[in-house]
Amino acid sequence: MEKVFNPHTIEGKWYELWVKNGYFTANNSVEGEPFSIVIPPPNVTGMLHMGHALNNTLQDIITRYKRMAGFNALWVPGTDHAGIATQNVVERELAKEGLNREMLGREKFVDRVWEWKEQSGNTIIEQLKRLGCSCDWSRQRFTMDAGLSRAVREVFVRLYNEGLIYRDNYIINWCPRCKTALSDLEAEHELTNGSLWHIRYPLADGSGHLIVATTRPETMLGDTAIAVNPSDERYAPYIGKDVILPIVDKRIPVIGDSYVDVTFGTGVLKVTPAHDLNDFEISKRCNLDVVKVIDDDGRMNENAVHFKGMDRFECRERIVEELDKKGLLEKIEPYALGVGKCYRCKTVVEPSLSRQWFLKMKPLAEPAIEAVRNHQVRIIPEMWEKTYFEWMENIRDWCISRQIWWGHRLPVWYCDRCDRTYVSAEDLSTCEVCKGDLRQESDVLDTWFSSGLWPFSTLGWPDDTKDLRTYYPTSVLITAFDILFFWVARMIMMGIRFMGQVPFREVYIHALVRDAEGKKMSKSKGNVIDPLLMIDEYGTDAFRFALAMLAAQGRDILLSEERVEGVRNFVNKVWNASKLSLTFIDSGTAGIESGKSAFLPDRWIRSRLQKVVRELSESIEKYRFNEAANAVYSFVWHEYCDWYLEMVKPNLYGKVDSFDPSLTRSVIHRTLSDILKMLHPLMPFVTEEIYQRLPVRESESIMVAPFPKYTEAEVDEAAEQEMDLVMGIVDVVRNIRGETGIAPNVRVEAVVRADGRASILQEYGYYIKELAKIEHLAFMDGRPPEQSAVGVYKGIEVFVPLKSLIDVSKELGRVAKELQKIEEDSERLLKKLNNPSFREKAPAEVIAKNQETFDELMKKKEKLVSSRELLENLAGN
RNA sequence: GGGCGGGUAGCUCAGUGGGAGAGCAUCGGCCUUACAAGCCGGGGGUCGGAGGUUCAAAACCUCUCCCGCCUACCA
Repeated sequence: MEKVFNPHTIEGKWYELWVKNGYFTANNSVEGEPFSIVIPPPNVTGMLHMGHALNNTLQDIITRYKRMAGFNALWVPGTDHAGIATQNVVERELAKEGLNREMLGREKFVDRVWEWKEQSGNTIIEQLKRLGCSCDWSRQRFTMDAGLSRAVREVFVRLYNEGLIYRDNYIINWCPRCKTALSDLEAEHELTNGSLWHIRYPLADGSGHLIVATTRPETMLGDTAIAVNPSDERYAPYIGKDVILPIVDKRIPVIGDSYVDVTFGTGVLKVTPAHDLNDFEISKRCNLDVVKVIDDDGRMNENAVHFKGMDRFECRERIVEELDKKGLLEKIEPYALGVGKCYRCKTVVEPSLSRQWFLKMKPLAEPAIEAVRNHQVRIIPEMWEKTYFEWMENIRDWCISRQIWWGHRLPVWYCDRCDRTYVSAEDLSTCEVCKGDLRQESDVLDTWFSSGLWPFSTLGWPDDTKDLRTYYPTSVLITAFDILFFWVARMIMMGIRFMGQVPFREVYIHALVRDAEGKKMSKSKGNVIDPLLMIDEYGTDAFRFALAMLAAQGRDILLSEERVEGVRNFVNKVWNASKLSLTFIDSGTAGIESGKSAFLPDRWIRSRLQKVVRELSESIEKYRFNEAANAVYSFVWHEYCDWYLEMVKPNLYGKVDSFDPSLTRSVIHRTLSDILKMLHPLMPFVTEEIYQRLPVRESESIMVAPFPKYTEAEVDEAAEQEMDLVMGIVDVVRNIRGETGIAPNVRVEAVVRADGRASILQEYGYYIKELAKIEHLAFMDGRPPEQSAVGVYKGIEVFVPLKSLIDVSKELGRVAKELQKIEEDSERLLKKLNNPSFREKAPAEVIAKNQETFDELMKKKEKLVSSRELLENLAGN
């Protein structure tokens, strides 16, 4: 085996083997409790970023763990067609060729997108494979597959027939660049510094003017009224009068509406029904005209008088200029407002009246709220429940139609001859009534409409399939919070509506990955860490393990390259520890389990392993990935490597023959195998590589080996306590050596006074000597040797005769420092113990524990004081 | 406007009522044949601030100061 582990030579090899042997493929008729996850489908346009890497690493950890633990595990992979995003990508490609989609026409354009999808759409899938994801690729889905498209139509038709889908004129967010409507969620509000322009609207009777405050002066061209609050004494008398709309030079009424906030601006509101949601609501209440002034491309239209054809933002400036010139601009105030931007292209969206398709959400939301409230769906961490409720309780109808070409075309047909509308899961061509030709709705559905069906559409719905019966509801959904509303909430609603059951039992919401400074990673900031570069540089195992270690609940993950490097070192440690372990084992050492080793380190490591197995399993089950990773990290490095492997060497190298080495070899065999299996979900590749080198294995691949189970019979509290003493004594000697500057290659003398607890230390004296570099280890009960440094562990004293080995003043300093610490600690404890209310009210075991600690400190102090006297004499001589 | 999260060692973070922890960084000593991507040892924190509850608070309550996020139909 190489001295340094090289991940790149092995990763591809094992992944291929796993696929070839079908380990990822779930069998829906096999025994075992089902465990299923559906992947949050990445966009087909996607390139693996840190968010994907974390998300999929966590899913893979839990899937591999469950699979090894005996579950019938299924992880369904797939991709999302990502309507607007994908269309934009292909349009950019066309632009390079001097083309645009209109030039191609709808059909050819869609063909072109499919072509693109076939060529490039698999990039992210290949990247997931490099991450080691154990997805069932035989069940890979795409939101525009025939099957999933059928599910989309079925859902649309049913919702329409139930009256939940309707078509209406309403204010929606319009992206002038993507030229489509967006849902409320797709408009991201960003606090922006703007202005509040105060504009004079002259009264038609010439008796003065009213001042209106607005952040979007260009929309005034579409004003059809101005409104005041009827309870506002300042303005109530004006209600019913007319004002002259400046520039347009048109009479519009002053109306009263209680919506107007008397405290905002001037208390006078301009009403632009076509470009503002509230104004539109007012217009319906008051029966006002609706005048659109901004076109679908963000330019002013024919209603904008001489501004026709001008860009909306330029128009804003020109209008302000013109108003100013006419003396109608009262003042300009700086004002910060939330500006909506398209989540795909960041263009400022225009609220605009438009005829769109909507889905009524309230009836869907109610059972979905209930499901979370009564924990049919458990959201973890729980704090996200509040956010979920907050949004769901105030949910508004969802604009589901998009004016793009790439996506699921609405299954709606119109007869232009007799003006009928048909909604059907099957394609239609002829009007049943007038036999005229039918025209299919040109709009497509919001991408999130199809992803909302993902947990059951991927399993075969609307057919009643074995997969659905076996794996639905899925066990858990693992995702980041940024798509809680976009996706998670909608899946819960749709799952309950169409399956009659929640889509998943648990939702684990993990953090966002940020850079080392805590900033959101983005291309424009240039702080993006490319996961594939991390994999290239440090290996997949190190990268995955690092993500897991950082994945604490409820906090963002700040990833730095150094962190991954540190874990790379751990992977190498595992590699080297395995290399050594493998030299101790052979095909004969596997089966010897009946003869329980009496060798303390053997008993100890097996006992410790049980506890770590339990901790690891519990942590993964609770999605505490950082705790899982940390537990196994410190066990492997600091217990197995630092103590256990060091301690078995003398025995196995034949330096002492007090214990049967074949039993120890057997323990190493089992323990190494268990460690590999424990690590496998976290670092799949290196563990497989080493597993394959075991002389005897339980299975062809570690992937399908049984996960270690907590075994009570191997728990050995006595061994843990005895080992604790041995390690404690070694630590004391090492500490004296380190602190007093004894060179590592110098062997020292040591004397232990253990007050009757010497036997275990005597028994393992040879090992203590090896670990602490002691030449002679003596045990005594009487007077301590003179001229010695002393250390105490749990009341056992260790003397290291100084002779000429050490610097006396240094040692005095060390003792003084330790005494001071004892002084501080014991003082605090004493105060507590002497407190009558503490003695009265604290639980007995807490009092006992404190007392015990105090007694120990006192003992230690006594010993150090005598040691100090000794040293002082020595210094005096 | 409403809501949420965070402020613990130089850095990144664990730690939800009883002796302040980890990784990295740092300092000192070691090429001890599994591993220098390593080994051994050390230093370093009045747990954002104030008050309160309690025998006991980093943790619970109140207030307060910073930082971040989500959400919203105040033009």
